[in-house]
Amino acid sequence: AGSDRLMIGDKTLTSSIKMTRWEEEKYEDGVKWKFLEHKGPYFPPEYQPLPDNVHFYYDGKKVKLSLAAEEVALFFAQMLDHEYTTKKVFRENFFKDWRKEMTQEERLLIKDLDKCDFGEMHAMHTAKVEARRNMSKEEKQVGLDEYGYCLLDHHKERIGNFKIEPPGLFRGRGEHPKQGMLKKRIQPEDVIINCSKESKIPVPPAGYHWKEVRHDNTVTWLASWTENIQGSIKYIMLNANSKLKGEKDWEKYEVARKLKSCVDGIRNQYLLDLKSKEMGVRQRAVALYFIDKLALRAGNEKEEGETADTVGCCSLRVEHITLHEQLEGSECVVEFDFLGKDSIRYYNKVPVIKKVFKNLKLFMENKQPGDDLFDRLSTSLLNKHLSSLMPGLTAKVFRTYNASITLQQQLKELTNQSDSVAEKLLSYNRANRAVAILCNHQRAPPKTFEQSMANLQVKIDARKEQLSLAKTELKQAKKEAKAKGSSDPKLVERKKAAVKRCEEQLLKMEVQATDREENKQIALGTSKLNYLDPRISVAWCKNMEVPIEKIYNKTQRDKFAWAIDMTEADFEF
DNA sequence: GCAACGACTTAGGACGTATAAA
DNA sequence: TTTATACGTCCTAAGTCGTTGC
Repeated sequence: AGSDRLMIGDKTLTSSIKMTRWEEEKYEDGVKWKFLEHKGPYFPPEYQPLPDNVHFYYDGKKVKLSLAAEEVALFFAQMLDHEYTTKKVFRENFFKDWRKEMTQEERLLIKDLDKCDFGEMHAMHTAKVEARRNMSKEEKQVGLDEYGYCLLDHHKERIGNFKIEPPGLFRGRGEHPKQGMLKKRIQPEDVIINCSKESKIPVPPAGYHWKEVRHDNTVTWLASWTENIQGSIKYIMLNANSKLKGEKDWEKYEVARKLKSCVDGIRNQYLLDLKSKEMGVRQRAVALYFIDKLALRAGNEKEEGETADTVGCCSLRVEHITLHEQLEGSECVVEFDFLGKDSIRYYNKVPVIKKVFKNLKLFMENKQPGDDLFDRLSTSLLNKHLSSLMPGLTAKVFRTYNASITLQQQLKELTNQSDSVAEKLLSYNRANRAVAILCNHQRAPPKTFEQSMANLQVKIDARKEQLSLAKTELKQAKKEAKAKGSSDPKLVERKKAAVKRCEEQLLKMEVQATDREENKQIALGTSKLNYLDPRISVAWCKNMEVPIEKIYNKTQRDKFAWAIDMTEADFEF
């Protein structure tokens, strides 16, 4: 890798992660940095009151709202295009929180959301979006130069999220009980700053103070605040291309590789545990079987009513599985149907071994649909067990391990040295896709999907026709050349080339169509970014003579710089 | 022993921009 | 050059898992 240097003041700094940085000093245990300096977070602009020509109406009458109530009303007006503003829970939560921001007088007047007319406010917002669209790229990336970077142990590092989250209405995923609630504006008084004692301390916006300035080098965040919807802490942290994140990523994959070396033993163990006298041990074994075979998430318990009703392995309920002694020609089939992280549906019919099937029947005996399937098991119990089998082993390591090993196997199976680059890339995508399916990484099919597939098919048909025409012309040219010698000696050559070009283009389009169809509801990005050891991909590129740019874009190459730097063609996960 | 907390990774969608096709 | 589609970035919610504090 070429050296990438930056001048800050009179100091030369090495930017982002480079191999040289991986050989630098080791810190004491738990220490993440020795020097950290930054400017503090960027705050979104304050609320600007409505212009005089924009009004809010209640029950047909013009009403001038107080500033606080007006700001919240505008949040709702901005979202009017979205379907969720019609949802009961959303509207009720919003209205309740909105009324909290109103004056006594307003509360007395405004009692029914259905009588509110946000039309002018909505139109104003639409115009603002349009105006913003016309701004230049530079105008839009407000604050990046000033707030987007920090200095960490002599390296200038990009900050991942340097902006304080703006206020608005909370929209969780799925059927979230808190959707529509007011997400409050964060003030400097809410924000804790973390930096070096000896660094320049960030200056709060004029007239404000920080909640606290601390100097904790055992954590990686630069600033934090508590969010009012769930009461959880939000952080300002470094970009994925930073040394801190890169090292952690590398560690993650090293743990997964360690699992590779002992996974056989662990599998034998949980297969034995299926027969244990202790119910808790059996449940643990079945859960582990699912986590290993199906790449399920651990499934921590969640506070009821605080979040959407979603589950992972340990929190599965009886209602989420159906047992079939026989199904579609297989025996002992478990049918899974539940909502996982982000309320993404997991639906799968899986043949399992007899012992697992028997145990599941046992676990479900005398239970209601809403009861826990694994009533003697929790994620902390499971992880305690796992860490006793291998240091650093937790449930999520199985996901990483199975994802990466699957990619490696699939690449080996699907690609040939002699394939064209396009074919190799299709194979890579297919291997990637196998992982995404395993991990259940879904996406909503693109809105224009059906149309765009049809368009592509039309083009393919047209090209086919063109090809047959080109072939006819070639034949004709050959015939003529034979019959009367050649008036144009190059004609046959040219026609040949035309046929070849046509065939290539057709192949390319057909490959594209296949790829797109197979990818309709599958998101490849998540596994690529979080589960696949990048060294597998780098080594594959080297072996297959595929440029790394074909599989990783600039951001991804930055994030995986460590892998690109260190990986040889013979790397094995 | 366990609930709550804190820090961190993982996640899909919205939106904006680049690129290819027409 | 215009338009459709693909690609890339940003955003922040929603998980995991170790630690803390009672």
